Amino acid sequence: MRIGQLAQLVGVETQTIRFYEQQGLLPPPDRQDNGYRVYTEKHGEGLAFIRRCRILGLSLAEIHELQSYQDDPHQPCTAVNALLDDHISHVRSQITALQALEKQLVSLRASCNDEREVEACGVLAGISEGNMHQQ
Amino acid sequence: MRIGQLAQLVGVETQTIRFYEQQGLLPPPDRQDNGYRVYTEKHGEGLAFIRRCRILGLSLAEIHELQSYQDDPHQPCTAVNALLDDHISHVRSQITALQALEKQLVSLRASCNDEREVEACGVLAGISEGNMHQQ
DNA sequence: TATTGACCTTATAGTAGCTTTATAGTTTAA
DNA sequence: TTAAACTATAAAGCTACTATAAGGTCAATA
Ligand SMILES: [Zn+2]
Ligand SMILES: [Zn+2]
Ligand SMILES: [Zn+2]
Ligand SMILES: [Zn+2]
Repeated sequence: MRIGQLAQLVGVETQTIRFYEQQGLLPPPDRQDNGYRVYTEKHGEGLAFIRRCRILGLSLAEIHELQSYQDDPHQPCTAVNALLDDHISHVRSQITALQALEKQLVSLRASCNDEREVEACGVLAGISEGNMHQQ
Repeated sequence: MRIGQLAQLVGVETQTIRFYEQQGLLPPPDRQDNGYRVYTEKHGEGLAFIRRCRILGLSLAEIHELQSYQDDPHQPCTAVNALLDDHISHVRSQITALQALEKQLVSLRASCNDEREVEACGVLAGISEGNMHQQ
């Protein structure tokens, strides 16, 4: 299997596959005489794992960490679960921050209608005056 | 006022100020004979405006756009309000995406307790099996 | 006077996770 | 045979800074 086929199979670009290899997330495949990469099913599974982790918002560093746990299958999985817990709390704090931000933006937006000149724009005035409650 | 004083006044690093100048967000100040930048109150206001925009999550491009509106104060402020509306809906879609993600992560986490080996970890299995409902 | 320390200058590289571009070699189909 | 489609490497671009390097300037101190 060449890189293009693998890319199509998993739904990524070929450059992304080379990038993961370069980052040490995907083991370097064998090469043909012409230098073309040759992939196995294992690579496909590894790549799909990476992609699913990315969809879950895990960073490449976190994925790398998960992989290191997989290499040691008889350890307790405490660290895996902890990694996920950390990630969940990270996502939650992002949500909280964005919700606070939304509230601020909405109240800023409410301070203007569409009938004014820029000079008198409530939005611009609101930003310039700086009476912002920064969390 | 030199760059260090301005930085302390507004609460940013000196490099950030030079960066904004380089990006065209802050007008180039006059220089002393020795090359040191000399800032006025106007610069302080401009810099504070940029920082408040950043706190609101606006990108440098969006800030640049706002500045261009400010340069033309007798236009209607429709574009300003529209920019904010766009930004709000952007923030909202981020929140929605993160909430969906959180749900997914929590259910993944629930598929494991801390008493297993990595081999049998419900989290890793859940990712590997790939039965993920992508949004 | 010499030298320390705090400040300023520019230029360059690093961060995350790719994507894009440039340049070139290889395979395959018409 | 030639062109399309594929592969390779290396390097730059993206965002919004942050950090580092190597050096010039200035005031105060020893
Ligand atoms: Zn995380
Ligand atoms: Zn307005
Ligand atoms: Zn925006
Ligand atoms: Zn587990």
